[in-house]
Amino acid sequence: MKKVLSIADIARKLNISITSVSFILNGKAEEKRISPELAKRVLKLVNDVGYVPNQLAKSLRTGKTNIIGLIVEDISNPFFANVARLIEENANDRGYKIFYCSSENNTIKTQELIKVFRERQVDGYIITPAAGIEKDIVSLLNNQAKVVLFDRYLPSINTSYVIVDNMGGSYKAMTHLIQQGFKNIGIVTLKSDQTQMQKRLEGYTLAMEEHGLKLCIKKIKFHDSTENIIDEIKDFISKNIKLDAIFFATNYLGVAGLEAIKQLNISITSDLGVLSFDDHDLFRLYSPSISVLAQPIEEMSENLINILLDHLDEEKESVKQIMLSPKLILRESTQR
Amino acid sequence: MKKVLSIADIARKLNISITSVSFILNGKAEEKRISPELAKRVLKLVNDVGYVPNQLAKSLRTGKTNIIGLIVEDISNPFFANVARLIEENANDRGYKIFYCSSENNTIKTQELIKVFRERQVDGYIITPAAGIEKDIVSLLNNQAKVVLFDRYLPSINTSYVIVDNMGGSYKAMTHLIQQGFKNIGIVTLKSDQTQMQKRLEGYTLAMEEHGLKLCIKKIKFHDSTENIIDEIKDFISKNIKLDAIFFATNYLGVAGLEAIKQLNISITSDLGVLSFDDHDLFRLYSPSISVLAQPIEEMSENLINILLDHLDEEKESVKQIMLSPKLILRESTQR
DNA sequence: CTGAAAGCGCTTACAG
DNA sequence: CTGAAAGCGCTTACAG
Repeated sequence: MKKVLSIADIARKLNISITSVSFILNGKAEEKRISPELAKRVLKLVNDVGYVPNQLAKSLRTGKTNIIGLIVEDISNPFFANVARLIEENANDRGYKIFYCSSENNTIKTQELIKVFRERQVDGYIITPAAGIEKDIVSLLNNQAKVVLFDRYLPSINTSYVIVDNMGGSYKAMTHLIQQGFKNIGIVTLKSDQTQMQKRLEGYTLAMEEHGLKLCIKKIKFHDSTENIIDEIKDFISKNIKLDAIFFATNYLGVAGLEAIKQLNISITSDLGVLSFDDHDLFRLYSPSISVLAQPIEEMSENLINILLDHLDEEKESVKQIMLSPKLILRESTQR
Repeated sequence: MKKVLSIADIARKLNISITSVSFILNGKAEEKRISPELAKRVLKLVNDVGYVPNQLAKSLRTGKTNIIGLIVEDISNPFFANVARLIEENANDRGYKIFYCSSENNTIKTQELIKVFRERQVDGYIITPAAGIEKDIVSLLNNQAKVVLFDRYLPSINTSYVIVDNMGGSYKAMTHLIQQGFKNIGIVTLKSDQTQMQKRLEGYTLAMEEHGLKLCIKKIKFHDSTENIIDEIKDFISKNIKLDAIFFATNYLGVAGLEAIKQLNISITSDLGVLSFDDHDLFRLYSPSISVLAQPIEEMSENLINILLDHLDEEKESVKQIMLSPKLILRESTQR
């Protein structure tokens, strides 16, 4: 087993002090007035023997890991996968690595992940909070941890977050459907008290009530299997034969919804208008193409990283709460 | 700023030694014959003050981080996102966390990521190797690092890997197309010397030549924009008017292909059969639904984790190379 | 049954 | 210009 070299080994080989090696490796040679010749010799040896600094030791000593803990609901969901990818890119550019896990929107799992992140001494946290996680977030904040929430927030806690205007977006989308002449518009959403789902429902409700239209709401259990979701949606459509349009409150409900509609042999647009929250390859390419409320993924990711890094830089406790506008993309599925 | 408590603080508060606290925290109270009363008192205090062990210090001391470094090509690609999700789940169940990044199939970026992982002292590596990364993988292996490759491998290096039978799968898919009566079958693939793309092309070529059919090959530049890929495919289809079927060699080429076909107003199946490598929501739900060669994602993930953990356990250098069969899922797009 | 002490690989204040 | 030494928070061999 080839022994891994340490700074001490390098110093010994060159008969100089550990201090000098450390200074040189950290680019402080000039500042510390180490002779350029020595610096060159050290760097050459380091390169030749393939010395790799031990970041654990470094972090233990400096108290900084340059790691950001990212907890998303589900990395296999394209929305979160895309956000994660962009956060990773942005973070890398600024010298941070992402440590990152799926919470499955499960409280216990989120608690465990937060604990793991704390143990690993991450510098900051970006979290899509599961329900019931307030206590743990408060505990983080009490320990001066830097936290930014996204996708949804916790109304009882004054934290930084980046969300979209779920209510305004849904309202705008419903208004569009109504203007297109749809009257019996249903919403398929999740049984969830989380802010993002609540606000989407509120936007729907507000628009419908303003136009004196009847609400038609289907709530799907959160962790249901794809098969069950499809069955539930089929059931919902079958039992509400007057429905002329459906708003799906999140991407995978929309995907399941298209499958349900296909199985029922219903024709989108002529029989049923369709609009979904979140964009997706499927919605763009489906025939007919599906109108969506797309989340501004780039903007979200940039804001998340910027806010978190600002928090890491500053001592003062400034809270930044950003609400971005989702973009209504009109396609064939809502054209009457 | 609330000070973070250490084991020493806990010991001091209870007027006992650091050693005892450490033993108790690590569940060695009984083994070390520490009185249950003391153990209970320690655990209670730890719980009350919210002590969190510093994993950095622990890892530095023990030489074990319980972190696996995972380098995928692109986490926003559903194939990799799904594999990553499953690897994460499996790893978590077995006490490991995943540290994980996208390489964009870029050699330099992969090298940097490997370096970062080394610095962080990850226990093992799961990597989709970019081209030209041989030297770095060899260097890892020389340092006794535990490495498993996936999706593609490096023929010149004897490492463990998990791949699918790209050649056999493509051959089977082509044979199916030919049996359905398609004769002028084109393949849209990437300009790439990597094993996975080469083998898919070989499977296509072999099947076509065995049946005396003419090859029709389009290679797309690897990092091209979606728009360009669509244009290239449109161009390819337009210039080869005799084409009666297309095989897309990877998921995002298939997605772009559907878009190209849609823009050209060509009818899938009647004008053109379509089959793609990798499954995707879009392929399942598209009208007509698209036949695919699906990769066995669960099996891959399980094998990856199992092999890596085996390597971590054992001293001896056993290399495990697994080739799984992709599954041909026949849908409407290839039915004549 | 319990504790003092060395050491993992770094950084950096201090001394010369 | 350079070096010896303390200390980050742990684990564990050794001693009693």
